[in-house]
Amino acid sequence: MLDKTFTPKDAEPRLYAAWEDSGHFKPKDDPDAETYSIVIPPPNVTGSLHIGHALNNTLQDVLIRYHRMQGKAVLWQPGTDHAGIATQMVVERQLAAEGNISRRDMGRDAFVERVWEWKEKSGGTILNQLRRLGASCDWSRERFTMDEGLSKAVIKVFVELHQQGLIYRDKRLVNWDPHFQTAISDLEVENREIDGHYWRFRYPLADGSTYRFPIAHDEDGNPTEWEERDYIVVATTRPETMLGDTAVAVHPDDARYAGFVGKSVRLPIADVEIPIIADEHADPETGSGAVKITPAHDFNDFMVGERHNLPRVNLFDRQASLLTEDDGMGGLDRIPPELRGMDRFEARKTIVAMMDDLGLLDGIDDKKVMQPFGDRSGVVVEPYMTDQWFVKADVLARDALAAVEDGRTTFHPKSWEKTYFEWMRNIQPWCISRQLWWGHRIPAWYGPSIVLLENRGDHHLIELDYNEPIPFVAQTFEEARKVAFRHYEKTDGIPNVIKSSGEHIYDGSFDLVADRQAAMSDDTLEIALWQDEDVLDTWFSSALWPFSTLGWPEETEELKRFYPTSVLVTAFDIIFFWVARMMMQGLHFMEEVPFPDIYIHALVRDEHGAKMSKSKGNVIDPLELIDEYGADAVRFTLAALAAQGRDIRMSKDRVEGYRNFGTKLWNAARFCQMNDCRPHPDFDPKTVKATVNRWILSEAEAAAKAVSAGLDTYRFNEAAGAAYRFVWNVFCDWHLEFAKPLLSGKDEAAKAETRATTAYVLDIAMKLLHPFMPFVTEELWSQTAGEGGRDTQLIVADWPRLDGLVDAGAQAEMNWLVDLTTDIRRLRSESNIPAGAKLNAVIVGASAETKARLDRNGDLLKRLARLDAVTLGDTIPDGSLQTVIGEATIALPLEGVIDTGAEKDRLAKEIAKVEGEIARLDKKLGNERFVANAPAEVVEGERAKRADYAAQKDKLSEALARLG
RNA sequence: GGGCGAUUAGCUCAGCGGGAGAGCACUGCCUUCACACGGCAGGGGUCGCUGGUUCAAUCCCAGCAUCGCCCACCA
Repeated sequence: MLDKTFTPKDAEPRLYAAWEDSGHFKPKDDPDAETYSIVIPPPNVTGSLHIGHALNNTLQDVLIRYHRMQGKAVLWQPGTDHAGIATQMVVERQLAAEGNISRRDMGRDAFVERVWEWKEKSGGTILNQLRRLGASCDWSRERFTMDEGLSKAVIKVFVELHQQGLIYRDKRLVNWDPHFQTAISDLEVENREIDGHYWRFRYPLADGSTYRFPIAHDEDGNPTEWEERDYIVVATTRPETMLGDTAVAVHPDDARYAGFVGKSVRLPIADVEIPIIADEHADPETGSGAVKITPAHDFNDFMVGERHNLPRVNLFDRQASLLTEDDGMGGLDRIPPELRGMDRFEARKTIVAMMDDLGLLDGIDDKKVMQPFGDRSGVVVEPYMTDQWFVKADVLARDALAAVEDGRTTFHPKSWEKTYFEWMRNIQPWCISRQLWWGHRIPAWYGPSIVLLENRGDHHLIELDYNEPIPFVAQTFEEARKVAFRHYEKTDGIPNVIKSSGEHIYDGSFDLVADRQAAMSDDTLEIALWQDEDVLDTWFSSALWPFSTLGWPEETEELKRFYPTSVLVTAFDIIFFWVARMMMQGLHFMEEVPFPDIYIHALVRDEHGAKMSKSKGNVIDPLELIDEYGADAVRFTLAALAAQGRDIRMSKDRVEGYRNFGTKLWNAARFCQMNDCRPHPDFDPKTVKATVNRWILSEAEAAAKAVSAGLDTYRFNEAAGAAYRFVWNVFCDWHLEFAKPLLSGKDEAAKAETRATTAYVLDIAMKLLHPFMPFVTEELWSQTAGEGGRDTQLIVADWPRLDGLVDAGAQAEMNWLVDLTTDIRRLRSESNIPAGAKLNAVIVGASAETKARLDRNGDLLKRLARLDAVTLGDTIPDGSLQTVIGEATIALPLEGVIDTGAEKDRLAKEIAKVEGEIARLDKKLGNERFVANAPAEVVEGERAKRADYAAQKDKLSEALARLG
């Protein structure tokens, strides 16, 4: 005998272990089976399960379990992401907390080793938490983005893209995170509006000349007042960069400055002359119309600088403090000695004060400004000149764009395609190098460039220039060495060279060594080859996930079977980071989209609709919910709320409600058990005779089809809702009640049929719910087994594919009985008849069909509506409660018991309601254009409704009249 | 500045051209032999506002208002 309730805490670990032991998480071996695969969006190895993961993985598990039950070979590929910055951060913090030496003191190798240790020890947390949720991943295939195999894929992809000219190295402005001292991509920058200022500076004209500048205008914009100026006013939100200005730009059409283009201003403090140039970037409407140009510290200015060939003067070191050493870009000379080494924000204050002292501060305006922050570090990001590796994302985007345009891949809901298109069409070069230690080290080795100093005919005087190194990209050092050899051999003068600083002549022999300190020995010219210090953006490896996890570049069996995957399930916040990049890499390297469907689900938000985050402290912990209500309840809640295109606001009440639903199912099974409803191996649903049984089979078929349809179209909420309504509102509320008299009756044949049917339908209910509530259903499955036990665990049981069980006659009859029962109960309740009181019912004006139905279901009606007797009559007894079902009037004689006044009120209210409906329909049917234009069946339907209401009204009026 | 979405019962949300729905909360009755994590019955909404299309609009279109999100180089 089942307990009264299910105990998730005890059952979940046991059931999960049983599934895993049975091997059902692995794709089945049948080579003929249709395949179905999903790669998990790999959580950060540092992560712990938050509610967003819970939603994401619940939906995936629902799909996986659904398709597994359909007999497919199903692979849910799990794994984690190495999460460069995040992980490095965690370990560094740990080092600091333990009072250990810092990353830099440890050195690269020791630090990386330390991170691996951490990963082995603590990296599996989130995957274990997924197990608690019930995720049926194939854990034997667990992957990590820095696994040997995946790393091989990453390196191969980098090298091939480089060979194809799609990866290149460039010195340009990048988003620089001064905290982590690394470049980050555009996507990792979070723009936030803050209260800032515009500082207006006066840059004196270099030649000391003056001009009249309009300072007031009339309504038409014509100047009315002027002042004499010997300076140009520029504004900035970042005064600390002014020392790097290399021009002042004005608009070519700006009359106010027309005479100044080509002249110069003297840049204060730095004390250098910089030109006034004409460029459309300057907006005459904004500020003074003149704008300072700082090519090394501003993205716009960088472009202006390119157009006008302006020098790029960098001011900052890697921590965004003013330079203390010469970087070869001329910035140091512009920085007064007392400012060198000063932090950027300190420098800002100091420079403003200095300008003020010089009488060159024109004013300060308060203004809201958008400021870029590093999404991980939270510090202000600086545009910074560095050498970095970039992907030509625009080229790769073409195919990825086309694949969605032509429908090879479809977003669900489709509206996200617009977002995808928008970004893909405006895609920028992707900066993929990171100045970190934890990640895939870039497979590029540098050698010095050769500077030919002198051609001496049979030999040359050269110099090795280590400041302008040449990158050699290859999968291994040995490969890079070969490439480098070819390069240097081709370079004029490598054979027969003279070392620049010496007089030794080398006779064509040189060697390449992996040592940056390499130089020359007496008989061999040694050229150093050293590997790039940087690692790749974490998303570079994530982009390969759908094929790298399946073994690529090896042509594995899994790759053949499971690529392309069936669907990607993810939240919209990583469409750009991840989805778009998987599309690009998948198409480029596999020449096939990584997935035909992309299901974008909502973000789980807090009660105010804000994104949940640790820093806001508004996080709902799914593990706590699981502890309290069980995994099934949490899963069902998430699925039921996963309507397309909306945010989900989690509430505990909801979880509790669905926990109760699990209990309801549990007790229905308990009832079946108590009544010997056991699955019968020979049961054929097509042969059942009792109306009740034919009816519940009809309903079961409809429910199974609704659940399947919902899951086939990623409408998880509809699928969950259909299952919920079927189990609670149909099977429990009505079928079990209908079945009770049969189960306790004397007709053994009917009893046996009802037992078998009820058990059969309970099995269907468990199957339909299994993808959503795997634990409680699996537990019940094992505990409700018939004589022969179960052939399989529920996890691999056949998904219900019911057909041909719909019986319209049975449905009509049982719906009639439901209506009749409900109506009588309502009469009782509204007239305050004690629940225990048994009444008689007299049916007046019954048709032959109604009589037959009463004949068949009279006992059932008596039980459900708590009646003593149901009889047919010609007249309505005095003092009856009355209601109308179809053509018949139901009377509950209560002479002397009922409150006539109250009953009159009740009837009058009901009549008014019916009259309202009739009036509405009359208006509609009286409209000629409705009758003429609406489809015939709609018009017919409305007419029929009106007739029903009219008949009902007549009977109710009659009843009222009889009360006097 | 551009784009997307939301506005439906007290709360959280479904529905989306032809009679307004769910969960929770609320009211009344019921410890009826599966279930009080329950049963039965009920109350509660002019579906943000204004126009338009249509025989018919909560649903389609336009505008407005409010809220939210994403993207963007305005100094």
